[in-house]
Amino acid sequence: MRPRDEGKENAIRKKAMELIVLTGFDGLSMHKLAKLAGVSVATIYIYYKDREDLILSLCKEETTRMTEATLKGFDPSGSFSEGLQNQWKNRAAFWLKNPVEAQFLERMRHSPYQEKTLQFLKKDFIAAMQTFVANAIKRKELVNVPVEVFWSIAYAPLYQLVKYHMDKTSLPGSGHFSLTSKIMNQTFQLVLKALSP
Amino acid sequence: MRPRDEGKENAIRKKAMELIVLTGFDGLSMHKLAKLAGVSVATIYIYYKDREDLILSLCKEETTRMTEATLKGFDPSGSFSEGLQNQWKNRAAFWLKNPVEAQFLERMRHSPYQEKTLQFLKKDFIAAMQTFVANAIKRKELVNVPVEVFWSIAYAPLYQLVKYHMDKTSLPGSGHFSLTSKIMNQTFQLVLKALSP
DNA sequence: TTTAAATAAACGATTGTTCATTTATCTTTG
DNA sequence: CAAAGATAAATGAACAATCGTTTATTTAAA
Repeated sequence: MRPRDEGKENAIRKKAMELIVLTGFDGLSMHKLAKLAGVSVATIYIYYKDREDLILSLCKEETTRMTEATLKGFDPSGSFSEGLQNQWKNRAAFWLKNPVEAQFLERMRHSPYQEKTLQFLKKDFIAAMQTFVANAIKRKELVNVPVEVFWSIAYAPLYQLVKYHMDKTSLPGSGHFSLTSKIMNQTFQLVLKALSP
Repeated sequence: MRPRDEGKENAIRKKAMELIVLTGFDGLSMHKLAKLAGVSVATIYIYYKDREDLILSLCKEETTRMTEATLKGFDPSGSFSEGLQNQWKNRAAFWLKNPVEAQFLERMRHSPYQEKTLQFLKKDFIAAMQTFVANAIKRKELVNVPVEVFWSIAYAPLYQLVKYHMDKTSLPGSGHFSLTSKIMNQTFQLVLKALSP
């Protein structure tokens, strides 16, 4: 039997994410994708049931890659400040190394698929994060607030900074914003101040 | 001459935003929109040059409404904590009163149109915000950081909280999150702590 | 009567998906 | 070791449906 050409599947996935990032879900048509990936339209349907299956499959794999990168060197039972800084560095590094994949995930988070994106988070990732927060509160290294309040302060500023970095113009009036490690550390210290009891 | 039926234009705008929020830009087709708004397809082209013109026109008007609501009772030369709290309350109130319009703007901010959304910010709004920040730094009520760092800490957490509020499930494991004024104040105090010198 | 709003119908292009056919590799046979 | 057969990958062509947009015509108010 003829084996699958992994190069074709990779091309499909790569070009699909590029299309979504560049032109939105609007711009992802199966014919355009096939042409860009250098395959026949029908080939895509060997690998994926339909258009939605393709999109969700991309989301699942990239979410896994993202969360695995996030947990690199992360110790949920370690100190809060070290753990949070580790998270920031890992997430920022993943973004800057994989801009297309990361932007694709952001598009998913702000699309009608948003609900379905959460289900791809692995249980061990969720467990690690819950342990991390619970430990930090118990040790009084972190203010005791609802988990949504914690997440919104702990990570939203980082995501916004990265978004500014990726955009051509971050804010009206200012030019291009470049996210240096100095600026990231500066922001991190402020966030740490907010979250410390 | 026959006058324009404002009811038709309003229906078109309202249903267009609903379609985009509910089904994404993918789901906004001119035929579907016409049927939903109860008009002929060609009628839409009396009011808008093409599909993109419609979308950008919606963005322009809603951005204006949003920023005007944001500036209600806001004094750029007033104290930093009062001004920021005023901003938070105004933005949150606008979101909760206009969920469809606000979600539409969020969709725009995370779409390929993202670049174009900034150009709709009125100059007086930008000026007011710049004055506000400059004053606060001069009076040593606000840490002296790049404007992107300020924005990411000052507003991103609020936007994330509101997003949690609108979503059916905010975080894996927890149920529905409801943004109460108590939780908003709690978060605001932490943000204020981060931004105070 | 004049004028622009509003419409139904139609345009070619593109949409997501399927199907009959060909191609390339592995296995079996001689 | 080579030829034939088996099997799924890969394809080009085609499908009806829908896409954004235009045109010729009708409608309603000034």
